[in-house]
Amino acid sequence: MSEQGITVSKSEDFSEWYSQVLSKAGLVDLRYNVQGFVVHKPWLMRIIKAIYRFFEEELEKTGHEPVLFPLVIPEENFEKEKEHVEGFKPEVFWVTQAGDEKLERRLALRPTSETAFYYMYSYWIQSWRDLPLKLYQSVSVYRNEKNTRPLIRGREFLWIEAHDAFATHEEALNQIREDMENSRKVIWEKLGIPFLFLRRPPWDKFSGAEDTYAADTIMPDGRVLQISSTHDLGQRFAKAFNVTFLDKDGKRKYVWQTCYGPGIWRITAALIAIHGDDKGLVLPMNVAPIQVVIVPIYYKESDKERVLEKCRKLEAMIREAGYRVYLDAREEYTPGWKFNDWELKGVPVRLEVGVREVETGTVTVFRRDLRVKEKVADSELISHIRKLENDILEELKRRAKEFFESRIVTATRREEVEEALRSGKMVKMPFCGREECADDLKEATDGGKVRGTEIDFKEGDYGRCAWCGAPARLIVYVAKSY
RNA sequence: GGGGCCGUAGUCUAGCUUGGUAGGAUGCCAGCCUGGGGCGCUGGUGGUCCCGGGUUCAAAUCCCGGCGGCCCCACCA
Repeated sequence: MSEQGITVSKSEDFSEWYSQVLSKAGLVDLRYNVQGFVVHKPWLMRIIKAIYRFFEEELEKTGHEPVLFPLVIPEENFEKEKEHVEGFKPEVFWVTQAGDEKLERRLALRPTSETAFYYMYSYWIQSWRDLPLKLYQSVSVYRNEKNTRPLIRGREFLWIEAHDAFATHEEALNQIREDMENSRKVIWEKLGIPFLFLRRPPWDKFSGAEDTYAADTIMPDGRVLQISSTHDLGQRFAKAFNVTFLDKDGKRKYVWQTCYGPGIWRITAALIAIHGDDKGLVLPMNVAPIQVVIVPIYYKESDKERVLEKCRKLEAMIREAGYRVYLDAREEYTPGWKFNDWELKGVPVRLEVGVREVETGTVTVFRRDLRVKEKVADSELISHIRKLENDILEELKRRAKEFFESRIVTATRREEVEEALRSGKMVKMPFCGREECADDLKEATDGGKVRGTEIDFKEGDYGRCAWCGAPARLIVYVAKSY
């Protein structure tokens, strides 16, 4: 039998739970016949658009402007930065033919757009007066991934990429702080997704970057997910693309660049995974496509009109107050069916209105996050909803933070590291800093990866490496990842 | 790239071993009945059994090839 609801528990079988929520809550349709390419349904797109809007607002507040660059990048651009090509080449899709004609030079579908942006930056940047240049685009990118998972690893996925150019390295480094703050404001404050902002080890940098910083969150199965990244590109691309300016001192200089990429797909995946429960999605008000749903309940035809009349009044009042409200007056479904369905879809607030409510001048208000009902007087409904807007987000943040913190443990010995990784934890530990040690750890623990150090971390003497016992120079976080 | 599993109405699936009229549930449509936690009844609708070839009187079923999907390993800024 094809169940309409979620049939597994999130804590027991996260992978299956996640697949079921995506399909059953009407977020995606995975029947499209190309692996790794996902059909995004309206419920998902509305959530994604809300998340995009938050990031775009923050970016524009800090001086970024929107642009749209071409999807295709000629091979000659792509080849200019050696390390960049080597890193991305294995997963680039190429356009090689148009109609029956073979193209003289093949075109890459952007896997990321440095080589499109910076080609133009060499034209646009001439003077110190042109700096800083801060542009972003909200687009999909293309990578031929082998193991795909909807919203987590795709061959086509949605993100924002902000490409900034500065006169000095110092300004570029400040930009990385600003990017981190941007992530904090949106990912944590608005969406309630906790994360660590880490500086990646040298062997795990973006291809072509001097340094990579990234936000890692922890999924319910304990694996970490990189949800945004910021790269200090130094002057490497500036040199490859000849992006120079005449400074105040009359000297021609290369610009310093950064690139910030909040992974909208993955942030959405984290939102679904972290806040969801065994009944389905749980959405904060600020991204919910429908914030308040009204379900009318009547037994007799004679009660129908007075119940519906009250529902319509409430609907108008709530809409007037600025909320996205939907009166579910469909007659082909029972109230019980609707309760389950809207919970599956994660609508934060449900109002139940029947004869009882009509006669007492009240509304039964159901909170999706706590799954509790309470009676509220009609006259206090709007202020109650306003309060819930904040309360629900705070509750989601509280739970998410509690989970996140419970998943990070410290270790100083090899056995502790092994045990922690086995039980799905992220490990904070002293580390020697050697790539060979990280490789050995990864192999021995079936995938435990050194994710990096905290951004303000200073190297020093931290005793012995928890893995190999050599003198430790760093404190790092280690976890299995997606 | 290596290994494994699997393709039957929108969905989940029976049938395949042992070749012989494709069956059920759910969904969808119509009508009734209902409604405070996924109601019930009646009727109807919906199939290139992934594609191509082979064997056979006869193929969803057996054989070969292809395509597609899923899982594990490797890879993964």
